[in-house]
Amino acid sequence: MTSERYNSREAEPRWQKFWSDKHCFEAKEDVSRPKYYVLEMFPYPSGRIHMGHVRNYAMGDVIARFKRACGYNVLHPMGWDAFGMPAENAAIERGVHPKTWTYENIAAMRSQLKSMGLSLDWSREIATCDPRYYRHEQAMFLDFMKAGLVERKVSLVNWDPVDQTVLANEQVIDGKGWRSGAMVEKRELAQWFLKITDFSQDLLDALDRLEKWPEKVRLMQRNWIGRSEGMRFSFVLEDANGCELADRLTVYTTRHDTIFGASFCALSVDHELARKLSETDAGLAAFRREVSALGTSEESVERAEKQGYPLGIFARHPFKPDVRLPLYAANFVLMGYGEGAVFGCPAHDQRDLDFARKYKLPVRTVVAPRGPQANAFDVGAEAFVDKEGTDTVLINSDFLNGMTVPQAKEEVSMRFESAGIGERKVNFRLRDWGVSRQRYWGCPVPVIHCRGCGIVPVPKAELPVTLPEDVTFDKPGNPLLHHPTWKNVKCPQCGEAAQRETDTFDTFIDSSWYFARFCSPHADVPVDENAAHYWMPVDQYIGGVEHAILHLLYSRFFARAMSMTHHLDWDEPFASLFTQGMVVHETFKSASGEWVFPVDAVLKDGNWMHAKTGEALTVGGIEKMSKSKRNVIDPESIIAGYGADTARWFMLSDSPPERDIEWTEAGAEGAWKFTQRLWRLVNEAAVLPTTEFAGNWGSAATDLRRVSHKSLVAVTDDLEALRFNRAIARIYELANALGAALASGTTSPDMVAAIREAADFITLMFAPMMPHLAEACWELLGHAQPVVETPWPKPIAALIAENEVTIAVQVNGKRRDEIKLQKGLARDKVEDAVLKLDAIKRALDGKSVVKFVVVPDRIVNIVVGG
RNA sequence: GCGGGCGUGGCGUAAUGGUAGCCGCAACGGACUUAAAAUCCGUUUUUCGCAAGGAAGUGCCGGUUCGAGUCCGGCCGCCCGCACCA
Repeated sequence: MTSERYNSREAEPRWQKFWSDKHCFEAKEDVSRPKYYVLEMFPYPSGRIHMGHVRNYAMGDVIARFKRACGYNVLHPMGWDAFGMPAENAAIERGVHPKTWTYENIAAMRSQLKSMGLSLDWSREIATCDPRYYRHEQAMFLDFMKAGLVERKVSLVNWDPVDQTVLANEQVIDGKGWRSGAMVEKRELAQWFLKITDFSQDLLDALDRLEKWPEKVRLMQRNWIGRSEGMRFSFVLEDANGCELADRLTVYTTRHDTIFGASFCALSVDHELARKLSETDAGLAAFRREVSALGTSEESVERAEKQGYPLGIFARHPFKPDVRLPLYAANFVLMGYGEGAVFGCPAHDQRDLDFARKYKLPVRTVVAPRGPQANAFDVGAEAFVDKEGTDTVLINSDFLNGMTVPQAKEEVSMRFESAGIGERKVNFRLRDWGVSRQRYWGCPVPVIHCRGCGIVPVPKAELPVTLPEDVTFDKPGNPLLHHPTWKNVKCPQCGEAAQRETDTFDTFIDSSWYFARFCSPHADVPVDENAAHYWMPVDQYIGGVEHAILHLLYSRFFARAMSMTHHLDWDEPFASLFTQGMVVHETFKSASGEWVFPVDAVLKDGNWMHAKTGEALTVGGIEKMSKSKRNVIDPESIIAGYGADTARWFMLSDSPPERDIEWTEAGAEGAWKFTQRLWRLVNEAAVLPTTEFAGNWGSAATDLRRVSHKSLVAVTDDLEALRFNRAIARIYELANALGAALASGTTSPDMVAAIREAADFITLMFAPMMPHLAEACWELLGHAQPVVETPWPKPIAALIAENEVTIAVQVNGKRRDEIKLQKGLARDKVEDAVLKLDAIKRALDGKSVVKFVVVPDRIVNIVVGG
């Protein structure tokens, strides 16, 4: 029997139009139904979708379609993270206006996404560069200001010299700008900050409750927030002659137990005291410049020796006033953490030890492994840093001798507190979020600088503050600053001439609340209360792990800030998070060392060569698809060639979704063949003659039905748990069973009914992955309702239940045979049956049974002696 | 340095502490065909054996258990994140 090939090129646009005309995926609030909000991280409109998008959105679509079939009211929206630097770079390089460039890209990518057949509610589409979106961002910023969540302060900031803008700490990776890759410099600028640190503790604590987040991501956030418990206390300072100075030196430590091991103090070159002294000390000024220039990248940290500059000042030991600790400015002390100053205890901190060895400072061991030799313990080249171990003991430490580390900490804390020179302090690594960017293509900060009134918020009635469109990119720096008129306004308070803030927001603000906006994308408030109450939180969020810290932490903060300002009644925006793996591909290099596109690489006689030049190619590693390595496959060409269903199917098969998946031509080909196979099977099933059937199932038909219903249960469980690769393996199994049943040629009424049922089931089961093919098959099978309106089938319990089970029989843990037995058979009957097996008799020959392990319906293990 | 993850056939992978390798890819053999493609059927962890049937096997070493890919301890290797955070 032959049938026509499935023509995806014809069928896919047809079904897409069908869904769209019926408004199948437009979500409406309906409190009578359970809701399900599935969201994939929205794309930056770079111009074209890539395979990573295909994988991400295919996964989200499977969940959306599956949940919809299961009866949920599903919200599955899409939008554009549309502000950002590439648009400005395009303007600089090609003279296109960022807005034009962005909207053209959006149009192109929207049509590409539509060609994937995603079940998206396009009526909710938003773009963050649309004033109808960012006006609400500006309004919320003003509310955040009122709530005390915004701060403007002059601070040392990370300055990206290439992008000519400030970067948040989170955007500095390895001392380099996350986008430009340029070495970041330190600059002092007045900046806007969002006070994410107000929520440090809560952001940390709530991680424990995010049970449906990957442990890895929670851990990364925990480390990033970086809570530590310690003490802040001050030293009295004196000059070289022993005269007490007016200044005190406040330090932060988590090892106050080691205070008797202190042999110096060190402060950051950016510390106030160091700055002050450098005004009169040229050597110090030079040292400060030198250290600042080095930066804090991994490389420079690794290479840089510990360096210090003696300040000629000494700190008095708090418990031994006659002990003087020399004070240094040092390159290894960070201004951004704690007090920017530390006391050095060389024996119990590696950095301090390196420093002490270099400057010949005393190394005094004060913590030792507990035991008779404790007092003789001495550190060598490596500091003894055991912190909480109870098998350690304090030595050489006056009143602390003999105590454990925790005891000593407690004792020192109490003495400091009663002496009034220090207090317990919890420190966080997390810094406030600097959100000012000196760029054009972003959301304007809605404030005005007035000479008389200072900082004046733009009145809400005047929002949005829109970007001017007549800007030029011929000069470096911020076009808003260069614009001849835009920034000139009247002060809303006093009416005098004033100036707009020309900084724009970090684009991570845009993506920190879009998920909430999707609940009511056309509302004239940022978020409609009822809509958000119904839809939030996002039930399933899917995206790349690269956003584990930045985007996900900012969004968690934003939800809290929005709750505080009554824009949202939910603190945690994403109930469940899934981080999918990357799409990787082989790399090819020519002899001249240039990367070659996979489409140009052809295999000839076992050797790779360039399709056009014939040059020999070497095969490199399998790496993440990237433009620079040219190992990219364009989804558009795949969809045009094989169809969207095939591309989606391949992205979901084989590899577990959290792991990387390698794109291979053979794999894509295999997926395509399977779509054709499904089409053929359904065709064959559909044309079987239907006859009257009284409901008397024969054993062959029942066997097939068992496979159908068991597959259904397995696929349902797998989709529920996002195990797409396993669901697909089960679908292959059912296809094999269906194929065998068709090949058998039986056309008895019961067999035909069983085959029809299997065809129905398999179609509904693969529908979330290959929705177009499913509709085509479903139509062919004679159903009036489309798949999108067909509920997920329900298994029949009797067909899943087994009355016979296959039990493995082991002797001493080694499998010797297996036996089919009635389910739930009594233990002694199992023993009797097992002992009758030939293989078991052989294995037991002449040996005595020591123990008979029977795990009901699973396994038997006979333990024998001698 | 700190933290986390992973290690299973030629490859991608699967396996509530209970028959290791489901499913797919690739390969090989066969059917159909003038031929090819497509399709269908079969074989495919290694090893001994004509076979029946054995033996070994989930990075390495040890432990717990009637039973370990799975749990515990120690190594080795790879990947990821953080990192002069006091």
